[in-house]
Amino acid sequence: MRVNKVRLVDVAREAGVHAGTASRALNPAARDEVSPQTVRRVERAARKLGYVPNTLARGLRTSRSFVVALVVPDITNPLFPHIVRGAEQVLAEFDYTLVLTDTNNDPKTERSQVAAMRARGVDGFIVATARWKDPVLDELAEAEIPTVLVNRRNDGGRFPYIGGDDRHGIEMCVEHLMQLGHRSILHLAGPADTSTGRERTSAFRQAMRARRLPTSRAIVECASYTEQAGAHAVNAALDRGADFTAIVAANDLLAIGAQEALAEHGINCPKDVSITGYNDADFMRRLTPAFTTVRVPLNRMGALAARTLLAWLRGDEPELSTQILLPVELMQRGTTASARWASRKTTGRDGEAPNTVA
Amino acid sequence: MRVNKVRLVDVAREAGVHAGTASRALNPAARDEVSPQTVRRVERAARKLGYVPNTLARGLRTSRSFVVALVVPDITNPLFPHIVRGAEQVLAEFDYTLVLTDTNNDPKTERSQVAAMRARGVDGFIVATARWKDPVLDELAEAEIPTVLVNRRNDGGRFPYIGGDDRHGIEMCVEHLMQLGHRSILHLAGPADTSTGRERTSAFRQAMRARRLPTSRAIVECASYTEQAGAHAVNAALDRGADFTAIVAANDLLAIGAQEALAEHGINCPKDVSITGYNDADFMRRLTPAFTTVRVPLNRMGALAARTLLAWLRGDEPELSTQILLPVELMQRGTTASARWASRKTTGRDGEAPNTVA
DNA sequence: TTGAAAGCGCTAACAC
DNA sequence: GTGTTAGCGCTTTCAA
Repeated sequence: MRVNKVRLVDVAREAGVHAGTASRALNPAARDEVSPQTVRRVERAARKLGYVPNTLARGLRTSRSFVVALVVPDITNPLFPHIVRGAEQVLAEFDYTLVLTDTNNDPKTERSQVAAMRARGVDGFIVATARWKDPVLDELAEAEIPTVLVNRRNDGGRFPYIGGDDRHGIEMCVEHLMQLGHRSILHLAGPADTSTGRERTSAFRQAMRARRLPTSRAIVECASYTEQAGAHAVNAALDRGADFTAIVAANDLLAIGAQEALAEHGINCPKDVSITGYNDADFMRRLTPAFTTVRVPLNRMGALAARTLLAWLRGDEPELSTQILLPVELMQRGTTASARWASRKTTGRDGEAPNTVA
Repeated sequence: MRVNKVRLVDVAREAGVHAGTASRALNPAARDEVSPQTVRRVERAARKLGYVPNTLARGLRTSRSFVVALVVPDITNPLFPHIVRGAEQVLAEFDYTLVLTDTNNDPKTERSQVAAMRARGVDGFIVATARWKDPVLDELAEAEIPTVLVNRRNDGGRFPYIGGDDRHGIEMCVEHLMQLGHRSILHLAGPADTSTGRERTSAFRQAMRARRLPTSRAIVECASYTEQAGAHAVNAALDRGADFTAIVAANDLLAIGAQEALAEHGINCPKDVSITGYNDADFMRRLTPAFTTVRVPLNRMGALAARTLLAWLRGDEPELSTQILLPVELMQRGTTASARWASRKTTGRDGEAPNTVA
């Protein structure tokens, strides 16, 4: 598409000035180098002709595109639309444009898409796909391209990162379950190649230890953040006769998968086993029973990531290791209930086997 | 960000040829104007220097940006991520970039964002925000900018449109409910400034008439596609003593809102009133009871919209009124059940008031 | 304060 | 086949 028929020269001619002058008159930063009446004449001419500046040409000249790329693993994962939206609103406010890249969870796609965005001359990246070891991020760091991480971070810590306070979130889950009387708590851990998986698992361990609760055999790693993985993990735990009255899942989908797998074994949630999720996806509160889960301020995370990047692009180089953890909130709902089974076992009232859910 | 340090001239120098030659060697469409060994030399040089073409500069020269803008009203509405994803996958496949604009349901934002995208020189638009009377679309048509409508269309019909077969979808709902014995069916209509609202309402009327079911006072318009609007509409219907045993909602959120409003009146779904939704958002099948709703192939709609636009950009001007309606599918689930109340009333077994739900 | 002129990196028409 | 040249629309020195 032809960007526009009317160019700056046309405006200049209409206003009876040189293109350079028109440019200055229209550029807020240079407007004061031009006489007020000239500014007015140029502005009138621009309006009259319906002038729209050609951002490409400007970008070519200034090597700034006013475009920011946002890389997500899967936009249909209910987590990301909120992040995208938060970011987009801030970017639009500052006249930046958002290009969205959905990598479909595929590192190859991610690499090629990031390369394509670089060729496009995007000014910076907001990356929500960080893996723990992430060569793509290493390249971005190498090339010194302004990049901000959101939701997940990578190992090196070479980029600013905006996330939720996972440690606190998980601790609240454990505390909540303990208050309800649970002692045997299973953790459905997220993938070890994501910071969220690692961080939440570590937080779980720490929270359990701090409360003198057992952690051995209390953690099952899930290969991905999907219902299938959650169901699979629970089945594996049951198969090996694991002993739990509650589950802390590393994310909502794992929690749902877990609940469904338990249901297939005739184990009711929350009557027999309590479950907590993580993220508070939109639909979690609508399920029956509604899920107890941790609300993460996704919109604010996206917005803050955008602000951080924008500040960087404006020249405020960030502290090498700005790591912002936004506060999270426990949403108490129907999937957690007091641990009848657990207390039964603890008091040893009867000779029942320790596997409370088999 | 400086797009790249190494330019085409650098590659050309390295390969010992002129920039123009290097350009041809690297351009698939012009490669055969160049001797094979030159092509090889240039390619090697490019690889050696890590050359990445500057898309901006190319775009400035060719007035094609290989960028497509996708305009959505609200990315957190579970409808749109699937459309976005379908479109993005196709666009990426053809080396196009997607810029996403979330208008926040605000026509003003939409207008300014579309203008910004135009200034950016996007090659075309995919618009998912169409209102029935839509000045922004009129401008796009006026400027002859390749634009494809998805999900909703506007009045004029000046653009290709990819949507679901709403008429058939609604008819399936009505038929399904009738099979279950329902005679008094209320329609929660979508906003009249959307084609989906109008189309589904018209389809509802037609389906009811064709079955000789009453349509007077059977339609309540909702101001927006939100739960609140759905609840409000149901309350209004109850207040005026409306007579229904089933509801056909114009979309899932309206259906949920309706169910919640009914529940507050002590009316159970599906025992007392059956409800159908529309779109089959991800979480609809998880609710308790799971919602009977119409599945729309959102991903395919997005993908097809992208393909249609791409074909246009490649020069295949579309038929002025390509209107593609993809087949939809009724997902029968727990929110619809046989009409006990309705039959009770029909048989007049007791003297109960005609308002079956009060 | 304004005009002139150069050039961002690339491609395409034209020449050789 | 390859080099030359002009120019996409804009910004920004440098002069005047």
